[in-house]
Amino acid sequence: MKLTVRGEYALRALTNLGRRYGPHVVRIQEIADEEGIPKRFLEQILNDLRTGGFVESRRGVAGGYRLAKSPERIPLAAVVRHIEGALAPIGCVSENFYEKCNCPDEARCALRSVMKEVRDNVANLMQKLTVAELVQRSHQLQVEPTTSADYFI
Amino acid sequence: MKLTVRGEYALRALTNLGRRYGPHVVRIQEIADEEGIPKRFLEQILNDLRTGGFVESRRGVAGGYRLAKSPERIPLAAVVRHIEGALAPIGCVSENFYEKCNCPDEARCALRSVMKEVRDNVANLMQKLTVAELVQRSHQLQVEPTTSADYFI
DNA sequence: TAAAACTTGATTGAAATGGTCGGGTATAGT
DNA sequence: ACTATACCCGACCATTTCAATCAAGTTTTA
Repeated sequence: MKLTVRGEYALRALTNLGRRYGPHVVRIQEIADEEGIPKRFLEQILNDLRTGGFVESRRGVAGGYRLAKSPERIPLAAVVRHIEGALAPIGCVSENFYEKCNCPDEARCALRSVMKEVRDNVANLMQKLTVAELVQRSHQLQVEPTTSADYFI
Repeated sequence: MKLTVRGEYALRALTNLGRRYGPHVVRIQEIADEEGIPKRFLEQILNDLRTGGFVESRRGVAGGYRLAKSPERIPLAAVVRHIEGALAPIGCVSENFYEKCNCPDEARCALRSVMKEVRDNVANLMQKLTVAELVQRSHQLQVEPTTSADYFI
């Protein structure tokens, strides 16, 4: 049920770009330094995010990356799907990456039925959560790093 | 975000044993045949489920496996945790398999904050879903294999 | 035209995944 | 007691995935 490091880096990079959202462009090296991501690896990931339409790039000496859309129009579900593949816990309940499973009859597979519920839950939540939300929390946490649970008088 | 085949097999095997829940014991071979799981592999998995306290075994010529608890006392969350590890999408938000993540300051990590929400969501849902639910749906689907969405007059 | 920065594809080492194999141990039935 | 059956245990293996690096482009600005 885990995200790969690749997916994590992708989300961190998007958050970084989201915080600086605007017409200008940010160098890979800069993002890599700030987020502690190996530059060569991040290069790969940002390129992948570009083919996915999440970011756009500018080449050459003043080049770099920026978000291709406004942060609130980038749901985490879409990003994870593009970088990692299915959100669904098993292939046979995936909407976007369906693959046949081992059971003899899918329509009567109890596991499928239950896992579909898990999938829908995760997909709905991650569809609502956007890069904008990441940016907002990032700003919020900078001033107020305590969690509500730790917060009392 | 995917379950491994191992985890899927574990849940299928538990469903099978759940359907036959009782004092008697079921042979590995029988489960393997019914669920289409390689016997040697299933052997390994059931053994693992045993050390996790989900099933118990009887050795010898009349040996086999049965559930160690009643189906409604086996939440899928516990099974997946034992077989696969963390439910959390990233290690730093896992309650049971915590591991430090790459960000400089966890308390101010926006990704962590968001992923905790995803984790809690999945964990809560899979805690409520039990083997009993799998068994019930399994019976239900045997008579009525259409989904509610396909069902109309 | 040189330097900076993205682009593309290949490569690599380590770990995880999905099994398999061989022999061990317990137990029911004869 | 013996034997067949079925679980127990640990090692092994082939393939794929992961995380990361490298080399050699191409584009653009100064």
